[in-house]
Amino acid sequence: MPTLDLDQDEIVAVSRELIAETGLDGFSMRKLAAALGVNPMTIYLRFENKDALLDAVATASLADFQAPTSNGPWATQVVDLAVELRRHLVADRETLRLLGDGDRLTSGLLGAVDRGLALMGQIYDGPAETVKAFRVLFWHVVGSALVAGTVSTLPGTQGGLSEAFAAEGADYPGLGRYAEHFGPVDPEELFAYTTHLLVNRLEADAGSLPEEALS
Amino acid sequence: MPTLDLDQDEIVAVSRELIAETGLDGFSMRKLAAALGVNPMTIYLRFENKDALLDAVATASLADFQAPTSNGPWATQVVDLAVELRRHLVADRETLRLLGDGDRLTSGLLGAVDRGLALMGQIYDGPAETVKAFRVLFWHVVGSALVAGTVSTLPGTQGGLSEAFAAEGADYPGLGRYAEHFGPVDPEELFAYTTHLLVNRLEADAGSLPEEALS
DNA sequence: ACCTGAACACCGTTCAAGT
DNA sequence: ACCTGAACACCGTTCAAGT
Repeated sequence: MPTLDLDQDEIVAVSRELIAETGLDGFSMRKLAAALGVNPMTIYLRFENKDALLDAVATASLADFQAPTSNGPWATQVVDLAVELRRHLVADRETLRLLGDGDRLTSGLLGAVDRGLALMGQIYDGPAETVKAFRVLFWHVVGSALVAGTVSTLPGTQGGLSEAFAAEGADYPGLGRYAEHFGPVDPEELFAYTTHLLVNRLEADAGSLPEEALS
Repeated sequence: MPTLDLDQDEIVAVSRELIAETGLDGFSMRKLAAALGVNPMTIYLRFENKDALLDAVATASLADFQAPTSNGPWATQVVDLAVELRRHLVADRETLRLLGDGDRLTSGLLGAVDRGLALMGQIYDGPAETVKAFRVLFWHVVGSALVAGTVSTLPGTQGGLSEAFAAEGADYPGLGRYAEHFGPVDPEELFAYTTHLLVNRLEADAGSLPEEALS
């Protein structure tokens, strides 16, 4: 591996800057080359293609995450981890869209996975149950982050939904009754609430394993 | 509005076929025009641009959903609705990626929203609590669908993750302990389990409102 | 050994021109 | 009134050519 003026790390760093500025849609190999002051083809000497470069960008973004190690009650520690991980993923929403592979996602977040497993291991005895509980929370966090990254506005934020619901009241009687209560949603608050529900239920389950499955 | 050989509905129908075949990335206005046997520019007489067309595609896909009206225990009806809605969204994962606006998503799924609200209204007294409980479940479903659509493989499906985790055992003691239990995940099963946790917790909450918030 | 320019096969979209 | 061809400003990537 020869010493190079332009190494992979610099290409990734500049790529992340550009993506943060112009979004993933406005990002191109040619613009990246221009920002690097280099011929577009030079990048292909370091990365096989655009996909491989974006892989490296996503990996670098995930590696930035530092799992919080708060003290306090167990449930608070779990919620902290969930909230912080979601915040990190949402902050880098453009690169979150690049994660097309679950293995890459979890292996890129080893610190978070380690911390999450440790917390679940505190209340679950069996390793299978521990991993399952971890997965419930982990994918809940990722799902919520994807919602935040994909769906730019949650219903009601823009206004007008109540009116639309009320107008459909004839066909959908349930809508008319609740239309006026479809006010703005705070995505963070909704996430925190759902997380609390899950954490409380996981905590309760751990105390009384095995519980009868519902279906 | 004159009678036209090529109306919006046909363009949308053919677009959906092409997207189902080649994916969203392989879809272009030029290929669509070729499939329609028409000049690319003719499409622009019906739709302002590609974005407007994709909007119509997403709306049409959502409109296809028929909310199930199963009988049986309350929790089963709720889980049915959640599972069916997720299945519909995942089946059309390419168009799910088009939903960039929460209002469009919910107003495109009025039947599901109506049914969900009706179910939650059965156990919650106040409309605010009913809407909140509905939102917890609705966005949980959308989040899970986005995970399934964005993250093509959940960890372990490909194998190799256990080894990767074990290798990092030195830095992350928790990982080493659970590495061998990171087997394949069935996304549907994980979704069903998480949904059960949420539904059970919502049901319990409804019986004892208001409950003390955790934070 | 390392970098590049020209070229290929695509895009979405504009706009003047055809019938 | 309705449709289209040529053109513009972009893409990712290949490959022969330069130093």
